[in-house]
Amino acid sequence: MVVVSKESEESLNQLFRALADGTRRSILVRSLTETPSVSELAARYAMSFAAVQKHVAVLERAGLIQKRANGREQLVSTNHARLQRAGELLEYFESIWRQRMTQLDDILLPKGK
Amino acid sequence: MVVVSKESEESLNQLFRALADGTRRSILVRSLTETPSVSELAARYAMSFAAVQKHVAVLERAGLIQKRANGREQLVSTNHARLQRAGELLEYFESIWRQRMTQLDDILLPKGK
DNA sequence: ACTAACTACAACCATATGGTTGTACGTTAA
DNA sequence: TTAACGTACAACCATATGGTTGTAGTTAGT
Repeated sequence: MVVVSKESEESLNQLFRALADGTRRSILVRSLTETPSVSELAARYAMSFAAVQKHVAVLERAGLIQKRANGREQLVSTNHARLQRAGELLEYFESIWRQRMTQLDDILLPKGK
Repeated sequence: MVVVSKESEESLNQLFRALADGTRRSILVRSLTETPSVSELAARYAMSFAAVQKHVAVLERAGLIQKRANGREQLVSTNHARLQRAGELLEYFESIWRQRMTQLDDILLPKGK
């Protein structure tokens, strides 16, 4: 069962918005297989450290990643559950779509009654 | 098999960006089960017709919906394939995650060798 | 104790976004 | 044919976004 629940619209907005940027998707993917520090991440992109730091902050606010202090470094890892949440909402849309298809089937291919 | 392909980053940005707004998600869901005109949609939201029209345009640019002229009306319907595309990318992320988990399993629970 | 590395954050800028109102134009109905 | 309807689009506004540079605080290494 797909739960739509009381999750705030704003929370979903942030979730999808965070995914709507190539640099952030790249950071997210990297953090799926590694646990890079912010500066290790920054070294990979052709932009300032501060810019990457902002992208990380957007992902963090969206709940897609979390940071863990390790000495002077901040290690970035993904929040898998949160990533799944985006997928669940899309699955919910899918289910609405399928329901419609089923209804059309009922009209075109009546079985009961 | 999840296809990442040559789809432009910008195209994916538009796709997720379009989903990052409550009004647009609502329009999308409505257009999954109905084929409303733009003005029918506009009547449902507490904003101007032009504002709704803009949201529809964003969804259309993202490829999530299409409009079909019917006399003076523009009927809106969803592009299911495009919606699936968003889900596929998330599944791709999932697969990377699972791969990592498998690798961890290999380390923690070696079977071969 | 110093210095370099890593991070945080403020200030600033250009552009994008989400909303508004107003105008114009094709289509339908009386 | 005229009036109302549905749409398109321009102009405008406030705020958000994505980037920059600069300053400052911690932590690590020598």
